[in-house]
Amino acid sequence: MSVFELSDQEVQRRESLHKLREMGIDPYPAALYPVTDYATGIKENFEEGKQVVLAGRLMSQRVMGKASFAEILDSTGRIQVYINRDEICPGEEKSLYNEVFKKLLDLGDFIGVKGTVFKTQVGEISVHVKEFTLLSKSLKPLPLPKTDADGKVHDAFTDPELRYRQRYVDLVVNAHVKETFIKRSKAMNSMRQFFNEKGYLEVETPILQPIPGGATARPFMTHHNALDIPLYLRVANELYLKRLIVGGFEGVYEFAKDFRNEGMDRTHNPEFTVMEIYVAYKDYNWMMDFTEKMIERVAMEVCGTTEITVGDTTISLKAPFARVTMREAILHFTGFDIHGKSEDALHAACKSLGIETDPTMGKGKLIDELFGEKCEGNYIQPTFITDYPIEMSPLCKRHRQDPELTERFELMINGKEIANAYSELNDPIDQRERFEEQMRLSEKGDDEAMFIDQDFLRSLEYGMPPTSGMGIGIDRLVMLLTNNSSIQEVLFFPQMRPEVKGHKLELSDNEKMILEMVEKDAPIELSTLKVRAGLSGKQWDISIKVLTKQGLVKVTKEGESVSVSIAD
RNA sequence: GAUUCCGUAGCUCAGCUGGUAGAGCAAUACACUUUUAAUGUAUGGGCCCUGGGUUCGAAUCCCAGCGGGAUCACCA
Repeated sequence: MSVFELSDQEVQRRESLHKLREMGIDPYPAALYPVTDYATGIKENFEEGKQVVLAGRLMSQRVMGKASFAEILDSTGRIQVYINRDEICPGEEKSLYNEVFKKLLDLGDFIGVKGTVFKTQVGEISVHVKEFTLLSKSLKPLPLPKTDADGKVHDAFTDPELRYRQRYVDLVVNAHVKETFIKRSKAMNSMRQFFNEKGYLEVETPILQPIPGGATARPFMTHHNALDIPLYLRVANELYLKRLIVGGFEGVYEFAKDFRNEGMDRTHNPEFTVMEIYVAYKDYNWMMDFTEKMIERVAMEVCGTTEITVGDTTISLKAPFARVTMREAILHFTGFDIHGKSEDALHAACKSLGIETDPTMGKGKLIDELFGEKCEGNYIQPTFITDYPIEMSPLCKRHRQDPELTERFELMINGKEIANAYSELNDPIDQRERFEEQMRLSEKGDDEAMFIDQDFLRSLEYGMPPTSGMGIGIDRLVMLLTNNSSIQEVLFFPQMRPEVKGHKLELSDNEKMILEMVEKDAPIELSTLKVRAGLSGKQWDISIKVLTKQGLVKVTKEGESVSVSIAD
């Protein structure tokens, strides 16, 4: 479909629009509409005869001569309305019903309705309309899924491409999609409340950063014209939140959009949402308690239960969660004990377990591979994996009992990482050394190692209290809570390849050539023209179709002879 | 990036071993004053994703491309 061409139904809707204007009805009125009630509210608190005013989209129309039923969809759901011709049009003039309601309104139009609540003979709560107003005309037909008596949905709007590209349509037509996003908002509000009750402060930190720190990922790069410097979209906000702890806040959190210039799939979108929280004078043990309580509460408030269903499995989000050290986890699933092992020994272990390695991998990366390949997917029920090797955690405090390890945990649910937390490294000298170690790794070829943020180090030198920080992937948490297996389903507007624009309207060379021949010798025998054009069957076919379609030439048949002429 | 499936009416989908496209819903017209996947009758609506090839003839077969899904790989 070209952008320039309108479908049959679109043309008809535009004609209806004109007719409405001719009748003196403004299809896009400016005045507010005094809504008093909503579909769901009316149905939940049925009151026979109650006066109501509501507004929404017209989603179905069942016209039965002088009376009609229709359905209106508002932000809360659908409700049926009943319209009677002689009540809408008490006098001789019946055009408001016969013309406007029956013909000029289309499915998808916004209308407002005043009337009284009643129950039909079949017992459906409906609104008996005394007055209706067109609030906004819809010029494109919506897809119209229907649900039958058995609750089966027909003609569902399911094509993922269309659903993601035109989310507005998806939301109108698929009630469960709306539900997912309401849950998403509830989950974030629930967390916000949990933090605010404890006196922590919601903050905002820069998205445009001169040094993309706090995580190792490829950043999106941009440029600031006035300063003439490169800037990066943040890959994390960790280093800024810690600066705020240095500044004296005791607890800060941010719901942050982060950006990573990497692949896209069902669990990765280039922009995604992370909640990070930092609390002074706490450690990672405290943070585990805090995290499990938070998750339990969010589940209760969003789903009304801590037993959630993900695919075929049931997951219990009731605190407390299991706690397993990384060493135990790897030992359990591979029989290999990483404790005190050299880099060579780890390489050998990976190899014997069928994990590919390369020489740029240090100890941290190798252990990460072992865990990622052999363990991670097994933790379906929520489990804190603790005590990560120091090489893979450059911002995390050294473990109080083992200098090879860090005080870090990741929360695994359904085999995937949901949250990540540390006792934050606040020793500025140690931190500098860790950054330098990262630089060495990066020189070795690991292009994900971090830049050194000198200003962050300076802030630590002023002194940061012992602090624990935690980050949680909001998109993935919402996927869990709403039983969705792809991130696109929990983002309103997931990243998509740009849509290709409509077909060109200019004629091709072949079409121009044929047109010239017709202009010269019209009317001309079709078979003669075909031979003269000298095109392959397919090219001929396409060209003549385009020409007739665009109304440039006309094919007329008289008995046996078919001739082509210029259309008038 | 690899493998694989898909792209046909506004929507959901048929279309066989090649012979100028079908259904339901939606639309248009008429009938119908409590229906609910309303109903009945009639009608209109298609660059069959794009480009090339094979063929007398391609929605159908072949090649290339574009877009999307799924699985895998990559990605803290």
